[in-house]
Parts: sequence; structure tokens; C-alpha cells
Amino acid sequence: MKNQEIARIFNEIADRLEIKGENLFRIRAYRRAALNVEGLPKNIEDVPEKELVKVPGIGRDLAGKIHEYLTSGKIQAYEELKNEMPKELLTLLSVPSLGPKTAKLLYDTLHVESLDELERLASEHKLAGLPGIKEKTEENILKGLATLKRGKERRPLGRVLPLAEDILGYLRKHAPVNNIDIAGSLRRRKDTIKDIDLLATSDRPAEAMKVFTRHPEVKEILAQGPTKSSIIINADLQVDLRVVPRESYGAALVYFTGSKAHNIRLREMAIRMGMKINEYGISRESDNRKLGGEREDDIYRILGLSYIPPELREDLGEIEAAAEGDLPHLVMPGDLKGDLHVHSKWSDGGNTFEQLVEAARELGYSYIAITDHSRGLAVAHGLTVERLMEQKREIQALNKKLRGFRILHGTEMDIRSDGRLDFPDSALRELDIVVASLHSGFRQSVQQLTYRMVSAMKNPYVSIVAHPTGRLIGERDAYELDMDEIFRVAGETGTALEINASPFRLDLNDISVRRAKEMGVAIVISTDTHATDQFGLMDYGVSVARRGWLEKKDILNTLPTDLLLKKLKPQSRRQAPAQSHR
DNA sequence: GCCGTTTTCGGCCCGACTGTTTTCAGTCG
Repeated sequence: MKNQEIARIFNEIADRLEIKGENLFRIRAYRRAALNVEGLPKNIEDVPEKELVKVPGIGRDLAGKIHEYLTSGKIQAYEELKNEMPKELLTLLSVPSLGPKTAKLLYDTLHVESLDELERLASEHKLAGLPGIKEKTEENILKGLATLKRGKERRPLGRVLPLAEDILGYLRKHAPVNNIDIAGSLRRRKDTIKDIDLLATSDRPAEAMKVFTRHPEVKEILAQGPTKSSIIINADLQVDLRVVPRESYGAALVYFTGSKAHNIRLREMAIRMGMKINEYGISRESDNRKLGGEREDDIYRILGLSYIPPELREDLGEIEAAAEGDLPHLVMPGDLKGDLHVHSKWSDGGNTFEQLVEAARELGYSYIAITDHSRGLAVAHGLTVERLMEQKREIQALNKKLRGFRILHGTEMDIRSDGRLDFPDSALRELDIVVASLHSGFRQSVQQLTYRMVSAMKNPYVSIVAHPTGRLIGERDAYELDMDEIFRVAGETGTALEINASPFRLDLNDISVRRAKEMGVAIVISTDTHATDQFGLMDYGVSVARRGWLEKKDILNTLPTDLLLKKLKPQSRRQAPAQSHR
């Protein structure tokens, strides 16, 4: 998949141009193009050269550069840029408070090109005296370096959201705020989060800020003004609070929810229509008359757009769709009728069937699939065929006692490193549902890994592939897979792909989900629950689905039990299986 | 470098805060 490679190159070109002090709009053009190429729901290699200019933010020049890269593997202009300054210099931009101007200044005057050098010079006070730099700036650079070292990586959504909700609760209780909400990428439910943005209205903003900066978890106050303050909490996470007048709350929510690219598009639209948008509202340019801004919907309505849910606000086609009235009706948490990936005490889960059923019923589900590990996964007490059949009898007996609820009997079957499956077809035939997944050989070649997945999907009994790319956020990258081939075979064989809702997986991710939908692949959202309290993770999976533009109808486990079983492969269980695949 | 209901030139989102500044530049979101 070249989309990411091209996006990375465009971003690096933007970084380099920024340090060179090039035209800011040219730089922005590269960044916007990078975003759009990365978020493109298609493999860029499949886009004909002439169609490239139809991608938003791609004009004749960038289309040429993309074509050049796809055909020759290089971009001449990029190669030339690379010769102008060392790559390490770009790492300076990752230091908070240090931007392109300072990076250029440091490089030009002191030839600083690495973080180590920067740290040495700053701590020896060799920077003070340069134009615009004094002691305080040195201090801030050292602080920024420390922040960077602590690992200011983006954190998994599932780690950050609970922290944000705690702070929100605290402020609701102790600060004089009227409205208060989470904004930023957290509200858009991105899978990783850099900081927490909060937005509030208050009759006593100064006091609200005081309460905020005295939160018991505050480690450091970065900035404190009458309308905006920033703190670092003990979890080493930045939290910003912004206070706006009540009549501006909606406009400010749009503004601080972002994304930046989405906002820029909205503003450009407004300008074309003779209006202006800022965080205080939307107004007419000619006489400055304010047209709206108290409610978020005002902004979209006045621009002639339908309301765009936060998860879609990435400038990846949602504005065009909203203008056409073509936005998807995104799936909602309440649409899910059951969970199709659940572990019990029989393998590495913590609960009995009865406990799992009780917890699932409390969520309003009408089914769960018990999918304990297969024998190959000995560390997780994988089941042998005999145990699997014993489990089947127990589930059948329990199902007879249940009213309005059904346990589906399944397995999370290991796909072995040579592509063979861990259970024979004669065993799989006995199950309601077969979830297949990889647990080993992650470093194999793209061809071998793809072959294993494809082999599994071609088996007539394999209904779902779980956590298809194997990524663990912040710990392990996705396997090297030919995703287009995976999607193609999934569509062809009617195998569903899973959005694993564990916040450390969220796999498939948003971009893949959207691609999968384009290619006609059915999706399920499952929690991979190992203990009853993990059923609640489903909402994270729903967030991914929403960011991937999925509607209720795109997701199999929004169906009632009978329809689900009809849609799941194999569609007719009584038919004799085709020649089994090994 | 992109883009067009001001369309092939001349615009391009906008404001808060900080630190360095006598009025503003840099960074951030």
C-alpha cells in the first residue's frame, strides 16, 4: 500500500519546506495532500493518473509527483530537498515549543542538527544571545526535550478517555461552569490521542480556570489565561481548558473539535459565501452581523450542510457529502445485538457461560458467541476437538434453558504459521461460527502472511477473521499484509472482518474499515472479551466503525440472531461443504 | 501548491498565549 508512503514523503517535504521558510500555503498544500492520500478509501496505485487530480488537495503538480513515485520509486524534487539539510534536523521540530523558525535559526547559526546537541547547547546556555532567544526560551526548550523523552507519544483512546471523563466530572462538580464537554481528537474518537481538550461556558471564567489549574492531578501549569489554560497532569498528558461565552458555545465546539483540516474547509466555504467563522460564531462579512453560533448545528446549517458527526470531521469527503445530503447514518452503540468474540473459563477467559450470559443480557444483547482458543494456542489453554465437542453439548443444554437469548458456539481458531487451520473441517462443521486469527509468525513475509489469511478465508467454515492486522497500539505495528488482497478475498468468499474493540487493538482501524466497505466486505464489531466488564469496550469499536463511515446495515452483529446466522458464512450450514481447503 | 457562484490570478482560517519585544514574532491548536 503506497498511500502511507506517499503521505509520509509529502509530510516530510512540508517539514523541510517549513524549515527553509518557504511559502506557508505551499507547505499547507503538501500537508493537506498527505492527509487526503492517507485517508483515501482506495489504493492510490489503482487510481488512474488522470483521476489523481480529483482527489481533494491534489492538483497537477502533486499528481505528477505521485505518478513519478509510483512509476520510478522516486520523486526528484524530494531527492533534491533531502540534500539541502540532514534528516536529523527535522527531529528538532518534534520538540514542543520549538518550531521551524527556531530550528532554522539554530541550524544556520550554530549548526545544531540533533536533539543531543540541542540539549547540550541549551543546558550550557549557549543559545541565549541569539536573536529572540533568552534564558526563558532555553528553559522551555529543555522542558520540551524532557517532555519528548518522557514519551509524548500518542496514547490509546482507551487510556485517555477515562482520564478525560474523570476531569470532566471534577470540573462539573467543583468549577463554576455551565456547559462543559470534551472536544478535540478525543471527541472525534481518534484511535490515539495526544492531549485532552475541554470546552466550557462560565459566568466566572477566572474562577473556573483557578479550579482547573488546582486540580489534584496537576503536575505543571503550562499556560493560564482568562479564557484558556493548559496543564500537564500526573499521567504526563496535556489538558487544555477553553472558556467561551454561552452564545458562542456551538461555534467553539466546532472549532475545538476540529480537525484542523475540516475547520479550514468550513472557513473557506464561509468566505466564498461572504461569511466568516471563528470560535465565537458565524457572521456576515459585509456588516459583521452575527448569524449564529450558540449551537453547533448553526454553523453547518448556515453553510447549507447537514450536521456532521464529530467522528467524520477529517476533511475526507464529509463536507462534500453533507452538501449533497449524502452523509451516512452512522451506526450507534445501541444498534449492536450481540458480541461475536468472547472467551470463557474454558480457555483464557475468567467467566462461566452463565456469568457471560447475564452480563450480555444486561447490555440488551440477544446473543453472544463463545469463541475460546483452539488447541494450537497452548498458552491460552486452547481446546482440543474433544473439549470443543464437550463444550458444544454444554452450550446446547444451557441454550434450552434460555429464553430470548442464544449462545452461539464458536471458536477463535489459530491460523498456523504454514497457513493450515488448527481444527479439521469435521470439527468446524459442528460450530455456529468460526473466528480465525493469527497468533504467531508475525514477522513472516508479506506473501506468506497474506497467504495464511487468504487460505483461512477460503475455508468454507471460516465466518470471521479477527483482529486482521494484529497491531497493538504503541507496541506492535500491523503485520505486513496485502490488505487489498485480503479485502478482495473477504468480499469474494463472504468472510466478515472484525473490528476488534479492545482499545489497544482497534483493528481494523478507521481507514481500513472504510476501504473494506468500499470493497463490499462485511464487518463485525467484537470485544474479544476475557472478563465480563470488557463487554463495555464495544463503544470503542463502534467509534472506529463510525470513523469508517459504517452504517448499521454494514455490520453483521446488528442483525437479530436468525438473520445473522443466514448472513454468516457458510450461508447454508446443511449443504455439504465444498472440497475443504488445507 | 491548490483552487474557482469574485475562475487562470491572487487569494489562501483564525485567535490565544508566551516571550521577546517598544509593537511583534513564533508556536500551537
